[in-house]
Amino acid sequence: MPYDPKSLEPHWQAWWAESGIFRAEIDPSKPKYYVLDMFPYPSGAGLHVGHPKGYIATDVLSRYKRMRGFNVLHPMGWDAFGLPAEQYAIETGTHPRETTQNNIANFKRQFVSLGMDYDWSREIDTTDPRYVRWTQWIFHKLYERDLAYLAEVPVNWCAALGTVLANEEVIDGKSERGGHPVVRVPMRQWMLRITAYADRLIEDLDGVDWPEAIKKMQRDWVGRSEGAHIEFALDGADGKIDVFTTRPDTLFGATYMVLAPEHDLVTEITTADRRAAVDAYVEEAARKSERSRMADVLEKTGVFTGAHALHPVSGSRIPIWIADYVLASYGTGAIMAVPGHDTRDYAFATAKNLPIVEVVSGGDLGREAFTGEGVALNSDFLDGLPTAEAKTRMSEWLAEHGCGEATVNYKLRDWLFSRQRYWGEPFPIIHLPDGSTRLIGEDELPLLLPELDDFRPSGEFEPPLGRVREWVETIDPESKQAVLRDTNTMPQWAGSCWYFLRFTDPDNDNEPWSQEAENYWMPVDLYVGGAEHAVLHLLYSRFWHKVFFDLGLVHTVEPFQKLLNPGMILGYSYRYYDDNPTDAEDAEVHAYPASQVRMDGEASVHVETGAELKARWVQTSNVVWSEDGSPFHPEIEGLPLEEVTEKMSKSRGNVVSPDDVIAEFGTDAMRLYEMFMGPLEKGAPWTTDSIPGMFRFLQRAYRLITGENDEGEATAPAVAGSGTPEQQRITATAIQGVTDDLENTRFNTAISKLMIFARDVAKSDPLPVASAEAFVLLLNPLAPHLAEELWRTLGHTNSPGLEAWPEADPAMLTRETLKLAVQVNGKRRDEIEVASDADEDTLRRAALASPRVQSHLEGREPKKVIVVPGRLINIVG
RNA sequence: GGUUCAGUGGCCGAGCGGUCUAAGGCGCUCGACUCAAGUUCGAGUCUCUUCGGAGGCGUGGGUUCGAAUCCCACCUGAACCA
Repeated sequence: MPYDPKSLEPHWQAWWAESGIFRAEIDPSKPKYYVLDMFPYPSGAGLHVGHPKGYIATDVLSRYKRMRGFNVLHPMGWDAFGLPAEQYAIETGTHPRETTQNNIANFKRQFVSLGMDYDWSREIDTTDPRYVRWTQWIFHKLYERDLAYLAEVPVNWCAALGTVLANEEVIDGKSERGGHPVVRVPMRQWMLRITAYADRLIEDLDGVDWPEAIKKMQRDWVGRSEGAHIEFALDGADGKIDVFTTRPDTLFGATYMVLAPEHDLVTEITTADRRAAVDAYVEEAARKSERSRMADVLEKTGVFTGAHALHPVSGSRIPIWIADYVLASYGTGAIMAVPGHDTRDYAFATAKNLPIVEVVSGGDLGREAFTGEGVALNSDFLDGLPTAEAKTRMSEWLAEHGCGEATVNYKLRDWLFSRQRYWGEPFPIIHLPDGSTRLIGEDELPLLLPELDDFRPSGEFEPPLGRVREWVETIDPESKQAVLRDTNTMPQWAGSCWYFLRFTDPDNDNEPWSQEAENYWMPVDLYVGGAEHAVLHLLYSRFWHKVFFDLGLVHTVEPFQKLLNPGMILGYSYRYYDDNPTDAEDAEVHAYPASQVRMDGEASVHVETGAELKARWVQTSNVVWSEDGSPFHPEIEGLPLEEVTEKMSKSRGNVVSPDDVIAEFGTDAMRLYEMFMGPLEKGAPWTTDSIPGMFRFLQRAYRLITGENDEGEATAPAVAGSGTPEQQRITATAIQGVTDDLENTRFNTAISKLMIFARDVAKSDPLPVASAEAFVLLLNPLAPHLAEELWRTLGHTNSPGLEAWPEADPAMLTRETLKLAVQVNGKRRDEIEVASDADEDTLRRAALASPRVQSHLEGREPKKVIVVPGRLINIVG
């Protein structure tokens, strides 16, 4: 029978499920290895070909580690709360639970068809009441430790999604999901005090094996900066303005102050004649997002409040402005502006004609702000001090005079933790008539969502839960008074903040996880997932994990020891443009190729007419190819398409489903191809062209081991013994190479080495059993279905995945004689064969004896002979 | 604008100071099997050459007995941040 993955793969997938060989149990006699994939949100679209890359990588490694004697935990689950199912519910009335369950079933089917060795007995669904219960229990702990609190804060309100978003979820003034506009409004919200862990979130990164880029992003996000608080008294009024600066040494350069438009003092200090201008400005600023406010460096806007502050040292009057480049939520929401030594202040001062004073030497203030270090000048008692000393001296002075002190500030702000949505964990909280809040009893957990027919938000700023009066209105069992439940739900991040711990003990109904399980399995040894989670999920879950550590619930300070980010697999998409940007139905539409389009800011316009155009994509499968291989539109004749590589998505029409690839070539070929594309961390566009090569290799492997010819007749089965010395050498080299590559997650070169083995091992002599067995074991992590099949062919009755990883015979890795290159003046001229232990003098004489060397020396005496043992001999003459 | 990477045969990618005469795959060429196809099998495949060699790894310099590999500059691209 020829190699037929279609029949062979489902058979072994079923056997894996039945035999339970991937079930993980605590076994103190073995070292453990916990490999984890970032669990997916089960979307309606299913997996595309880009998703499995990381999953395949962990699958290969978990199978490998198991063969190396580790007790492997490799679980999978579902991050199943989330917006898309709820959006779908709003549109169709289908309950999110139903959508979610269907999607999970589809995802699971796809994972099984990919041949994953997950321990499905540990499957987790974050929406499962048995899981929600413990997510809420964790909120209890956070609340008890004063790490969860309600606060009136300016939030990112997204009207289209009907919810507020965390800062991390807002990109360029738009929602990360869907790209909807976001505005800032003050609202009463649940906050988590992640800032209390700011220093530890930075420091503990040192002990963890993560890509430097991710560590850096986390450090930058926390944004620790050392500086000073300085208090400025108001002129002619009570009260003071508190500012934070990293450059207290430049205090004498402060020529004006700026408050954020949302700052509490704004209304109070604004003088009557400035009131109208200030109010108008405040209103305008509310419409802009933080990111755009910070990014608009060139357009510094702001207005004068009419009020003045007093310089803490000199006592001079300083005008107070408001401007949106100062953010209410960063620092104190107010700054002392030092235009001489801060780029943004310089731009603002220039625009508003405010004085610029030089207080640090070294720059040219006529041209630009000088932000570097230097020597203080025009600074009273600081004059002549270098920057570092001036900072310290000023901080001391401020402390002595009671108007400031050295302090540390963070960019990180507390985590906005409530959403005005239905499909999330309800807060286990009741609101008492006196306005206070209290946790519901632990015995009342889980607090489940009420059933709903209509999932729409209940109006502006009102969550859908607010409509379910019989759920919201309840009786406090303690005081017997009428109380209200909280109508917010937790964000999707809640479930993913601790799922890696639940995997260690998923069926525990007495506690979130047992100490025994946590002690044995944690930390995660290898965590694999996309770099896009660098500051969101990874920061949040580290924070929770540290809280668990403080509660004595976990024994390590960090949850994820090693992190790998697989590069994204992209898709080729094909686009053109048309002149109907508003999608008007009755418009007469003209189509244009990319060559007639130019970018005007964010918009695409026609090169000549300047008319606004909109990009349109053609489904990759519908693209028509010309003879020279260029893409054209299927219907509009002669319209060339532009090829772009982008993330795979429905809207781009460039999605490739693993289901289709598997149907055509089988899972093993697909797995091999994804691992062969290049280094795991590197992204690359998906091309189907190379998969037949993988299929060919698998066929070759199949024929090699079964001894079948093309007709499926067994003609050359493996022979007993370990074969010729050459075959032993080929086998040992393969074992050595593949092992080394897998240890370093170099799957592409490991596959290459297997190919070399399959090509060479039985070239001139029949395949020996020892080589055949070693090869099947090496193949097992990468192409497990075929390996199972071939292992049985070799007469075994169990799984190769349960066998010990083969060892290379060290004697076979060294040779008795070596071929050394002989160079003359650095150019390779000849090759000599010598004993591998020959001494330098022998090598030198052998090299000089070569006639080819002599002819290249043309009678000259060698000036120098360089002998590199085991490598070459270079004769300089 | 900043930070961090990276540029290798027609293409994807190995290589990270010396057996480089650039792994492996794709593609292409030629053979085999076949009535024919080919998710088949085998061989070949950087360029020039007076067949001795010579030149090639983004471009130009440098270090070295020796550079795809190290250093400098430039050019180009990518990712993340602003």
